[in-house]
Amino acid sequence: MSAQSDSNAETTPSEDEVLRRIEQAVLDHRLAPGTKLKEVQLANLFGVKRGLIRKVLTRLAHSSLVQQTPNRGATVASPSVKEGQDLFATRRVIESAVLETLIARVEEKDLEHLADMLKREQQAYLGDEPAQALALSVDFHRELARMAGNSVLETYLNDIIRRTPLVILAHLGDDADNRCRNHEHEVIVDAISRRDVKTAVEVMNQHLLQIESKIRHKPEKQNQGLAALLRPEANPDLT
Amino acid sequence: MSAQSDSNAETTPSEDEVLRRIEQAVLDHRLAPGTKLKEVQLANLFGVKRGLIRKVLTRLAHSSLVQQTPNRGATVASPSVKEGQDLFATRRVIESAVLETLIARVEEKDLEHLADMLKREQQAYLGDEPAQALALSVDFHRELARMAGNSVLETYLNDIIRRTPLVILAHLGDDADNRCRNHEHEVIVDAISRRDVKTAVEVMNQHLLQIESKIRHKPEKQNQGLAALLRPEANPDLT
DNA sequence: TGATTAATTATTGTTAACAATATTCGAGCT
DNA sequence: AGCTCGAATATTGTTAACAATAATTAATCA
Repeated sequence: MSAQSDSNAETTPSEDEVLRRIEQAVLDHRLAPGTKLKEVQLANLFGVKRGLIRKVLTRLAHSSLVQQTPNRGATVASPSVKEGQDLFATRRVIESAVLETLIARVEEKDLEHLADMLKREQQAYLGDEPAQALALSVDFHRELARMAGNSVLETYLNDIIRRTPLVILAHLGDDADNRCRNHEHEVIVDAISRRDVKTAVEVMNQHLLQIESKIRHKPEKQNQGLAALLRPEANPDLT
Repeated sequence: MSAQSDSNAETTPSEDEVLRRIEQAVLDHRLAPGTKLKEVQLANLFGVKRGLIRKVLTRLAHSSLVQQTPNRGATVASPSVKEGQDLFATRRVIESAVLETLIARVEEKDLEHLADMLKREQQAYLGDEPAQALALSVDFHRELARMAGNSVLETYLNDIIRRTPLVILAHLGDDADNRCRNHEHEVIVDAISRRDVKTAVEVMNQHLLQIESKIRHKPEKQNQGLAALLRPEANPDLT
């Protein structure tokens, strides 16, 4: 009955590994908001010591994916509608600033890189690989921030991006279409290549508002026990 | 020789207390950038267990005030000039967004509250209480964010404000005039009361650029041992 | 039954001892 | 001296046992 019983070795996962797996489980909403995350249970599940779980939970709490209450442990966070709105409002601010910064310094090879990303993203859509398409679509936003070259802006945007799926899921029963419209990304890149800040920002804000519009009512949908953590992830790559 | 030898009780400080005192020491640059922060030494200094110090250092690392390297401990952070510039650029973005948000929803009692804050700030300046004036001047910015009502923006601004003094100190040998010009705060409040976003943002950006202009060269100024932590703080309030 | 409280169990929080890793110091050498 | 290597020391990292707290159950009474 131990967690150690697979065909191949199955080395004990690192702290980052555990973090990633719990985070992914939350974002795939295999763990619903409000689910209690008990330390010993998680430790057994992953075959690691409780101390490590403890550190991971603290880190997750810091990125607002879990909520920690003194002496009462951790639960998957249930962001309020207000928090979701604040998050999106801030995202518009940050992404606008990213575009403005980027356009002021963008070079030819950056544009080529963006074009390349767009192409791969589109291929994933057309090739009917939604998981891959979603990942690439998120990467697009991250990449803009990276290219803009402001590390603080980049950190904040990454924080927001990390929190976004939970905010959407928490107010949407199911994960209806979290991904971006590829077309809008194209229009944004076009505006960037023309150094047209105004259009780029406008389209980006439209784009984000369109995503935000999915946040509506409350869920009251509860957990299903956290053995779901052991289920293979969306794309079961055990590389 | 123990740390427990004062006249009155001197209860063992809480985690937050220790955090606050180390942070304050960094910001008062009683601990210079680069200073090694050894766990046992700190634990003895504060009369707490090493585990608590460990948690505190991790928290400080998260707000970029200390740098942690695996197996090699923690040092007071030495932010680069680039990081300082990114921080200020982001701050302009955030504060502008705060003003825009705030002006869209500001009410009469908010304006009264701001007027009141301005008055107290001015009194501190005139009364020749620079420490108090600085604190109030920082509070002004925090308060604008709080009143704007976007918790994400508020969190980010607080993060930036927390990091700002170190960035300035690290590139300025000494802490020359970190505080804001009270006059500019007045102009900003005036613009807010007229719902004049454009002016408010312009003045704020000028205001921030003026502070940023103080960042210049590198320091290479090293620590003096961390017993400085035990020195009473700027304002020795032992309430 | 339903409410209240005590006893039991489960869970989180802390710590002291140990392990692993880095740093320092010095001997021996060229 | 300056260098290399290895032992000794110092420092950080982990863990198992314990303590403190919360949640659950059982017992009692109205």
